[in-house]
Amino acid sequence: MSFLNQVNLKQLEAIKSAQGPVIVVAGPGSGKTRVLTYRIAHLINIGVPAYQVLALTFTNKAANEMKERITKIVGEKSKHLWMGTFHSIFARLLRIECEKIGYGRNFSIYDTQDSVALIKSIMSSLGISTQQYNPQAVRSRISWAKNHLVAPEEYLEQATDFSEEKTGKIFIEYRKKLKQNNAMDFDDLLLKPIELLTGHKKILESYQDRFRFILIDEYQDTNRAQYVLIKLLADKYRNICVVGDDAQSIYAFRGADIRNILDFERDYPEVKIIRLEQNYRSTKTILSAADGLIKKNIDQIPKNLWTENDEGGKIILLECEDDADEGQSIVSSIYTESHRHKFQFKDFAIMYRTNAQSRSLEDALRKNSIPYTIIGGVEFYQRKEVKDILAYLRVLVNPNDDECFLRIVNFPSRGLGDVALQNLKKFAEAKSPNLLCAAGMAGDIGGVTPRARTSFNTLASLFKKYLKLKGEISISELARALVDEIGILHLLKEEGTPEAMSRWENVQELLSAITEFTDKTQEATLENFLQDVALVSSVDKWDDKFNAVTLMTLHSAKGLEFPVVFIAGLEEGLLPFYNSNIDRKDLEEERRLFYVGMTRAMKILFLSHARLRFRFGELSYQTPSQFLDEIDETLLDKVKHTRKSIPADAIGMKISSPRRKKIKSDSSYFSDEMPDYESSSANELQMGTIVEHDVFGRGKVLHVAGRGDSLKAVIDFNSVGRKNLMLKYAQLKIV
DNA sequence: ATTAGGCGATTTTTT
DNA sequence: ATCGCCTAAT
Repeated sequence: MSFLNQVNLKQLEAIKSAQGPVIVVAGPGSGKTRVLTYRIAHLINIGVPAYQVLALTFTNKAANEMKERITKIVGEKSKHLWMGTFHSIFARLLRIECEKIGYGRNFSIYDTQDSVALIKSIMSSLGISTQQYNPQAVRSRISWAKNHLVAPEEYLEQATDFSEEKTGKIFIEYRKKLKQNNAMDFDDLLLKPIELLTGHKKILESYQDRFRFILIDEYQDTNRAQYVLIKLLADKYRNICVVGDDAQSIYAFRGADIRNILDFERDYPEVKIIRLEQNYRSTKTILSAADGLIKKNIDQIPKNLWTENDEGGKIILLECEDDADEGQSIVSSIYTESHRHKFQFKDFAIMYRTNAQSRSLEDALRKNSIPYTIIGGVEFYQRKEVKDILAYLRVLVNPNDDECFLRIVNFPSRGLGDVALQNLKKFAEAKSPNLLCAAGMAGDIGGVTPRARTSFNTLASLFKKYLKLKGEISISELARALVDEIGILHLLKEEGTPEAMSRWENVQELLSAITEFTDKTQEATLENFLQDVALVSSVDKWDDKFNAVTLMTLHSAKGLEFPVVFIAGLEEGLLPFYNSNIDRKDLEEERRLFYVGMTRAMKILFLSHARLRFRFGELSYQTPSQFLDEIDETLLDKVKHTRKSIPADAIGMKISSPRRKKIKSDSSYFSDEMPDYESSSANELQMGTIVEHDVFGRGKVLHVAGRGDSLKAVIDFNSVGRKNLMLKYAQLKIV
């Protein structure tokens, strides 16, 4: 067991305490992933069958990486290990068992957008104004209630004001509709297993016997429902190991509950507590600045973090004029550091509080031809055209899904409006199990125009045809045929605008994604594809092999590390974020969020703030974040940056003392002249060039045509074959 | 009855 | 960028 030589004593203890409950309090960079990986490998090595191990991680990406490492140590024995996020693991379990609680195995999974759409339609049928009551707010209240295991009736009973009462009524209807649509929202993926296990003793026992060893990563971010679920499963054998750090708890807004750590000690009094306090990631400077900051929080478990790493350089604070200037100054620093220390682009990460901040940063990176990737933001699978095509597929899988049906009933336009749909709904309520079925009986619906009648019938027979085809051809063929038949690509091409072309590309990309899934998945069913799509997180999709600067929110940064980290927008109102009064607890969560960001940095940490920034559509004056005052001054170097149109030396850079000389001597520190990085724009594409596409992977250029914005190339991709791409939209990298 | 097009408001963080 | 809401046109 040579791998056990590579850990310190505390880590070893955490790895080897196989029996009984264990809490590992793991500071940032303390080798927590290593502990989890080795712990599982150790379990398997001492003879525990892998199928008896259940490991819950925060992202699927982390799960896959850990699983790979485990397989390297123990080999094929790891095959039947269940490892993944709470949501994907329990979705998998529900696919097997959900019939026992009255759901069909083909149930749909609703994302937040789907839930809001359903809530909107419920509100309008209950005659509740969506102006007066924000459907998003209603959704988050309902979600809060579900995460805290409050049933709709109970919620309604406890309502203290008019608006809560309304929410309660919507909640009751919402639950009913979900069931009727054979659909579950994200919260249901945790609640329904609880319902299943508490209601069926035999099933509970079989899963308790199956999952004898349970591990949970990022335990500080689990909510009440997750806690109850795990308590049920672990109750018999009590071999449960949770790993977390209260200082990194940043998901209270979605129900993460600090009580889970405290109650753990109450529920398992025999618990063994192990602290991992040695940091292997960051420099002494970064660790000590972060540690000093987090000590301002009242709510915390005291820790004694330390590192044997180098002192490292000071933390650099870039003081900027506005958001564009902030971007420019970060880009300049990337340039300087990458030359000074031979960093690659992928060694840099830029983090921020809100997704909206990415725009000005992207502008600066693009202007200087620095390749970048964004984690999160407006996601591919959230794009309207993509969701529309997916909605067709979802109805094929689950014809009871009225919400999805409504999404596409008039897409592409079939001349069906509000009135026709009201009639259809009314008819369906009395005479049909779902809207699709009702559309097939259009002849019997009263008050509908002949045009609408025809449209309903055509749509119904389209689905009839593909429902039959579904069992006969592969899902990639099915999707392609369906997309052809509804003619969406054709329509977009005809439209011809840049927006339409980008939509056209997205539809193509979706088809390619389905093809790729078909090729590399053993059980390539539509059900499985849709489930994957519903449950991938933005971090899961991130390709860390790609040599590019990574942009992401501080929330997405959890669990990651980079040699150089920039945290942008350290301004009051933004970080800490507030729009109205925030209380101490909220402020402390913001502080933890900043702490998470700081502790992602291995070698160099940059912070930045701007004096002026566009917020909510107007230019506003920003004051530096109070958190900056909480960082030990001796660890900080302030660097003023001004508008790039003014040469830096003309106005005199103000740089606080000890580092001044060093920076001044480096004349290129604020240089606006960027070196010629290999441009990511495709102007120099020639036949035979090997390029890389975000989705299609590597390919060879066969032909180039057009000029300017309409420059196109035929590329033979290794994975998906020939594609004709508009270079303006296809982000190609020359390899 | 339905659709297209214009306009304004909206963005905290996410499975 | 997307959504809801308005108006004018069909």
